Amino acid sequence: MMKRYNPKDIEPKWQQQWSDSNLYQAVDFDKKRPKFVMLTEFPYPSGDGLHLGHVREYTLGDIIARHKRMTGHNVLYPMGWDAFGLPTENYAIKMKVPPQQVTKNNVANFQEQMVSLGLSFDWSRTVNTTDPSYYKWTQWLFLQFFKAGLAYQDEIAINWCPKCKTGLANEEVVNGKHERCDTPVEKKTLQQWVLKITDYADRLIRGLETVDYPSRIADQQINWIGRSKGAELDFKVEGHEGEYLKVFTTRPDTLWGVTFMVLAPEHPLVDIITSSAQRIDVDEYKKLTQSKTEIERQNTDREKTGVFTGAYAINPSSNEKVPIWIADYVLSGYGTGAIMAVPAHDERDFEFASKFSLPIVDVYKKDSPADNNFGGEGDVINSGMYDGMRTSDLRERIVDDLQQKGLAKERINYKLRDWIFSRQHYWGEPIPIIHCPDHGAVPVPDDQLPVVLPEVDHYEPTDTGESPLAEVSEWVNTTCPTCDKPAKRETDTMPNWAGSSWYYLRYFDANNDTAFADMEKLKYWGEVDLYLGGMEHTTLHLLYSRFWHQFFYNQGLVPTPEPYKARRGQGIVLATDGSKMSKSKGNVVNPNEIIDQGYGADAVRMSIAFLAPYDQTTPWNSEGIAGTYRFLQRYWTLVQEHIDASKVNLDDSVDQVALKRVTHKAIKRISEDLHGMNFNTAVAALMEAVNELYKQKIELPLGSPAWTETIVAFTKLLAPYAPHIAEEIWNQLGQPGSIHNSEWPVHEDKYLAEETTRMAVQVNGKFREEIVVDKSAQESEILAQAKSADKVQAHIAGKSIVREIYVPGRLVNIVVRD
RNA sequence: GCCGGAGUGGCGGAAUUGGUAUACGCGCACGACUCAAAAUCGUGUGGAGCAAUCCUUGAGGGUUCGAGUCCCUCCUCCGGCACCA
Repeated sequence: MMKRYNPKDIEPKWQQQWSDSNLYQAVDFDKKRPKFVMLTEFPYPSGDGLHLGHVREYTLGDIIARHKRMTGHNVLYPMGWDAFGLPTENYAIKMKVPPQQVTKNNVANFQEQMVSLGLSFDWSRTVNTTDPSYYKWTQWLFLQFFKAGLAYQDEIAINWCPKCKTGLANEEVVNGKHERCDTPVEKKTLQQWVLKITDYADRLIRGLETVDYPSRIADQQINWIGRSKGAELDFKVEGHEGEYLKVFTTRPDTLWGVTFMVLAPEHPLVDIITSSAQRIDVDEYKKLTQSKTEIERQNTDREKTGVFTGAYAINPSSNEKVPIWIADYVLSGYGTGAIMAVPAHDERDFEFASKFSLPIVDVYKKDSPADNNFGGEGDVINSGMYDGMRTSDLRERIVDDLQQKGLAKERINYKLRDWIFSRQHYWGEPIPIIHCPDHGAVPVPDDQLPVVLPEVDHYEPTDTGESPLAEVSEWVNTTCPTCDKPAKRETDTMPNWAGSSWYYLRYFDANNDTAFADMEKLKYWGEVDLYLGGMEHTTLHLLYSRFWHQFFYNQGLVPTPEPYKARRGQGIVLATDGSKMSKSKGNVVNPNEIIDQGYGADAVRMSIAFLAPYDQTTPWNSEGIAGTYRFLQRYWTLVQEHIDASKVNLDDSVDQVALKRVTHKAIKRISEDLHGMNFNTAVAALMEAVNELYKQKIELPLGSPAWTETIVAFTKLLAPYAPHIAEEIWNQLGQPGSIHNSEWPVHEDKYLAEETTRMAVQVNGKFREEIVVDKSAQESEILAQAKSADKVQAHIAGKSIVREIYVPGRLVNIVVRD
């Protein structure tokens, strides 16, 4: 009696078996096999459980990991928990449970869901960023930045989320709103810990040339870093001896076109140079600027505003006197916070000059006068001795000339800002610093790490800009490690990007308590061979962790200059109607519900692989799951029929060429698709092959050893996608061990050859008929055969043949004329 | 505005990189099995036409024996950045 395909009978059984036998554990220092580190981003274990985005990422990673194991690699495919963060904290506040407990529950739930999907993670290497034995090393690594001068404190105006009551990094602000809660951010001046990522700006760009990232990811990072090459020019301020107004410009060649200067309202020189007559206006404008939100300030449609300071600057080249204004279209955080305004050749300056009736002087004739865009190159005019030069030549010349007078230097500017690292929240790693009245900020000595997050009664953020830890006086009050006098602990915590900036390194040596990881293990595993993750992390986690890693490399802490050899970003899974899945819309698809409906994990895995190319955003097809389930069932049925037949039919005298051809064709296609990460077409190829096998069984009865051979090979091809059914069939066929440790099949060209080929025949490039030609046929024979085909005859009769094109194995094109 | 990516049946998507457009799957229709339904199996399925045939890869032009694929001019959608001097 044939057994029906029921995933519930086989999936939990094999999951248990794999776990009991530690099937997926990676081996440190394995010299026999090449190593392969396969990484998918570790999740934030939310209370909602896994969503389809996770399933896509981890399943596709799992398919690669399983395939790599079968091709003889020592595969490290780990998983962990990025568990610090606001949602847990908010839940803890609401439900009055410790976040530690919430995290524990959520982690257990996530892990259970992952196991039920048949993901082959090596659970012996799990990391949890909230575990003191893990964040001990996050703190230790932070102190390396501090000791190297790359972590510093500064009183600066930062992005502040009034809802979450915390400071934010630039990367966390999207369109003027906090990316997590969509609240418009405000500016707030606070004493902050800052990491000097700008020191690595160039290095972060250059490093991209040494790694395999898709251009959309590399370009986005380059864009974000925003390198621009120009010059810093010094303008004297009239009546203020010794004060220089420094500006950054990419177009020093337009210097003679400067008709006014603009400072950001926050610029420190403003108070010094403002004339008494203008002081009231200036102060009022500064106040007005402060009251605006980031969204208001970023709105480029807004009319330009500004006020005159009453002061004048001297153009270092023309010695002309120009008025100094302040305006909020000049940003205090970029360049020097001041610009030279060239209204003739800059759109913003033009708008400003037009509004306030300031002069506009052209300093070059544009190459294409019809083109009224600002920018571009041309022949210089109105620039004294420089007239007649090309703008592109003057650009360097004028800087050289001024440099001799000490009034200019070449300068590179970046849009990238230093990384605001302080968070005024409870649920994060305490920053391991002690503030001593005599010694300032003193690092907590290594032997006192970790600085454990103290247990508190309430986790609510405060309005004061201080974290709730500030109220835990027995924790805050300590002694200075240097002088033993009373001192206070730093009460800010780290952002949730801290733990995730180095977690992959911990997988190489997850349980080490004397170092963040052993150097020999770091050297063995090296870098991450392939890292899958979301596109939304491109200028957040991915950039941050490259920065950390590059710093570690400079410090001799890691053996490789870059963390990730190759990166791929997967597309978002949308709801069936093409909208974004969200809890508020109630259109979130829960993967475990699909499994529980009876389709099973294998069908879910195949369905998600089949959906679309991995990097493409695509809607979830809730009915598509039936297709992959049907496919698995169809294959299962074929195998069961074969097993039943093999008990009576062992006749193997029949011709097997066709069977071998189907098998080897599938091996070739599916192996190639896996290398190219074309999971969707690989699944299509599996389906096509099974359709073929169904045709073959009519000619060649099931039950023979040739069929066993075919099914063994084909089941291996299926194993990365549908690991449970593959293991079950493997077992039923009496094969030794686990299929997931078996050897991936290799195709042989000799089985692919066919005696005949189909060729298309075109007339004037238009398809007319397909002919079947003998493999050994010569060009002349094929052309003759093509011309004699009925449909072809109908189109060439009575016309003269001008040309005959013959593409071996593909087509014939007859070009005719009336 | 700048930087990426994409437009192919009713739907998700294929197309050996310039060579038979619509593979594979979903859906739909018809048939078989069934008292019936589901499941399963089989057949069909881009559009127009009885047919021969014609049309069809966002629009228009070009190169070519031949274009979904290459070039030019547009349009639309998605992602990122955005008063960055």
